[in-house]
Amino acid sequence: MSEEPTGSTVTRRAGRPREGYEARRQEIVDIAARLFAERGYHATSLDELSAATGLQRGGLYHYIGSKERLLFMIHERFIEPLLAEAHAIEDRGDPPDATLENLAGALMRDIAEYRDQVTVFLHEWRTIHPKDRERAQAVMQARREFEAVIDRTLRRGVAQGVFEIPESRLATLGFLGMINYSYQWYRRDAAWSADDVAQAFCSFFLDGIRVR
Amino acid sequence: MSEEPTGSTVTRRAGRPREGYEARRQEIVDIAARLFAERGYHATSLDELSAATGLQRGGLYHYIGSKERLLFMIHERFIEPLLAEAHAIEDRGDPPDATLENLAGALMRDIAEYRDQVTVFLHEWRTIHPKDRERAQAVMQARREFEAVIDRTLRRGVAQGVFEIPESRLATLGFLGMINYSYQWYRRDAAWSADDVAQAFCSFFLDGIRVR
Amino acid sequence: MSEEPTGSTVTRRAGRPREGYEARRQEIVDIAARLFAERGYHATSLDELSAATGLQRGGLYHYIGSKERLLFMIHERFIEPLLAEAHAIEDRGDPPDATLENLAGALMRDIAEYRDQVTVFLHEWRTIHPKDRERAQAVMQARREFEAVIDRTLRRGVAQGVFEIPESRLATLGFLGMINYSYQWYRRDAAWSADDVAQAFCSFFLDGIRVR
Amino acid sequence: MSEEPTGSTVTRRAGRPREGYEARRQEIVDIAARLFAERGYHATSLDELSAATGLQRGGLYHYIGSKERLLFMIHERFIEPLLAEAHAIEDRGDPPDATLENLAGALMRDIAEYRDQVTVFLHEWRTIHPKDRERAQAVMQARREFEAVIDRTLRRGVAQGVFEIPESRLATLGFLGMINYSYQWYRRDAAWSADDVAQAFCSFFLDGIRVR
DNA sequence: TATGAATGAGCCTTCATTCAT
DNA sequence: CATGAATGAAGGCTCATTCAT
Repeated sequence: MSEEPTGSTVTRRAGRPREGYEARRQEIVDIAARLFAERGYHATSLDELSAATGLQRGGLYHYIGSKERLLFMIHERFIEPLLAEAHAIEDRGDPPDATLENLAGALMRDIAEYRDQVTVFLHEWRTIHPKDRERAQAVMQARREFEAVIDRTLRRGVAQGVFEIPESRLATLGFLGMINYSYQWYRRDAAWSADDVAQAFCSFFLDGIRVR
Repeated sequence: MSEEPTGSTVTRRAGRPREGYEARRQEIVDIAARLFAERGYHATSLDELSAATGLQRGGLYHYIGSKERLLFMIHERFIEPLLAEAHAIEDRGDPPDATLENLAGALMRDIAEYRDQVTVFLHEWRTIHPKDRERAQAVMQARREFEAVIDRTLRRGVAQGVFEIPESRLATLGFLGMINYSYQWYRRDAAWSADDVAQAFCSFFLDGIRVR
Repeated sequence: MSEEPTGSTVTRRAGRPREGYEARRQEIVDIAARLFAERGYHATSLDELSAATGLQRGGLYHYIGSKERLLFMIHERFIEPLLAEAHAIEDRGDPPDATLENLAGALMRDIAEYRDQVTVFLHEWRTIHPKDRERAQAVMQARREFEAVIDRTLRRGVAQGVFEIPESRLATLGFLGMINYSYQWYRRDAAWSADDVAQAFCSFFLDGIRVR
Repeated sequence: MSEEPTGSTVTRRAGRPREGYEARRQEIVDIAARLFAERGYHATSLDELSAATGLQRGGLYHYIGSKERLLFMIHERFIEPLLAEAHAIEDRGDPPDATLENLAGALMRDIAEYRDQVTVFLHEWRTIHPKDRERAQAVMQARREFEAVIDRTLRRGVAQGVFEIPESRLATLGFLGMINYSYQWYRRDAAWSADDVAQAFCSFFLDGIRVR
């Protein structure tokens, strides 16, 4: 319930401001993500967080500031690397179907790696309202940006005559939904790797829209 | 808990009879579903529920028994009609692709009609734990049963040489995910009806797995 | 729940240490005993307890854990010293009538000193049921143990030909009842000290059973 | 939980105002006494009473008026016959020790017969405060009157040279306590009848105070 | 008489957060 | 950095009681 934290008393001795601080913070954010994903944000108390991290209630506040700020930190954790990779893939200018396959892989790997964080995001982003709207907007913005990349790629495929899609917006929604919904069932110890899943899904979907 | 008492309608004496009780209960369950979907189960207080229903806190308990029982009632609301329709469709014995199209339509219409209830289910079913496990099992069972119908249909298609699927379980998950995820974005006032969406998704997906 | 944490007093860092915690808890338990004795356990709200202790409702829970645990703490308060003294008296091996006089004195002084606690015990021990049965058993066990000491002493007196008692169990019940019932009427500011009462009662009772 | 009440629909048909009413009321009061004795007044809800009597919440109120009025009815049930018998015994003018023996028998039989009611009285009489003080006073008055009878008898014995008592008030308290405390342990199915107990207690006590 | 839906106050408890140490 | 005692609002739920039927 409250084992002695890791650091030795020697290394702890004042001075350098955040040597291990940032790492510890990240670790706490990930633990919070796990608990929030398992039980929900509101159903997880700071006492449970305290027990899971080994820090006392008061000590936690040095790292998290407030419970709600944890939500932001959790969101940022998975959306930033995903967006970065999405833009890199798009910039490579591969053919549309290859680009989509790569995007599917990137998204699926992100979900697999940060499943807890994604779960929290999808279940709790409505929770933020109060006032920190600005910061919440950044997260929503990032989410929409990823969707836009998919959208552009699909339309590029149509323009190049590679895809044939009656309703491009629905294709985006279907494609994303197929993958995103995996946050509900994917397990790291499953028979398929994230890339296996992405490839299988792409083979269903791209064959369905590809011009023959 | 609420079966009709023994006496015939003749013996039934004073005290406004059950006439209306069941309707009122259903109405309350739907209001709860809306609030839970909007703000989350734990973030919705009984005070808010009381305000939304026009009943005092105490009066609510005539209908709900407990806050957690609301979760069950909400689940049952959308899963029972869906399952009934799914079995009816399967029993018709249409060709596999027609069956899948009909199942997609049924599921999509269910999500469109009971979007709040589905949202609550997908976000909160982990919440039930405590002891009503038995009743929770019934819900999980119903959910798995719907999945099994999809699964059987896909495999029937493969057996009949209509579909070509490397990994049948992944096809089920992709197909379901594509549609289920619509709980996150579908709006009743959207440009597409539930059937439009189901048809579009089927055209993507079935073309992708259909043997040519 | 409240054992001393591991570290030595040297390692113990900030946060006002346990120094005082135990004393405060005891004080709270005694205040609760007074209120419970005056108005009854169920009729005393935590608000009243909060007002009487000067702690806010939430703060109380640092010390009590739950309202029901207060019952245990109250019981332990008076039964442990009583039992300890009873065993010490018995071990002295005085003649049976002297032993009984000493036991009566010990019991009567305990009731006088912990009248509130005894009142709560006699009125509310049926209240504990739920699950903390184990702990409840310990209390019942202690109570029976005191009775057993009386019982043994009376039978020793009979065996030694000092007492003459037709029905030894009824003698125990009468002896104990006479003294125990004083929880209903004894006041610390009365004309008689606890020892006065014990002596008077013994003179009635022992003369009644003593062989002539 | 709610079996059909006893009366046939025929006898029930309007008219004669209280034919079975009073009997039913008494029955309800006794059931309430049992529940209050078992669990305490405050811990017993009207729902439990409703379940135990077979009447619905609303119907109960035709008989009881309010929960607190039940306390009065319970008290009156055992104190009135006791007091009547006590006065009858005193008026017979038997020798003091015979009178005491008879009083002990009357009290012990009353406790045995109305153990639940006595328990409720001893545990809950402080509960009545609010305003119905007048009616509560009547009960306290009756209780004191019984004590006074004992007191007078003991002093008569001393005056007649039959008893030798240093502190007459303590004798009364001891004598009464010995018997009254039996509400804590007496069971109707015990090896001893109420009269057995009364006789045994008198033999201890009267021998203790009798002049030799 | 009897019902049971409805009330609204009040109950025990938990919670996120603060702050002296 | 860290502790843990303390806060005070709010949470889910139960209660005695009323009243239209």
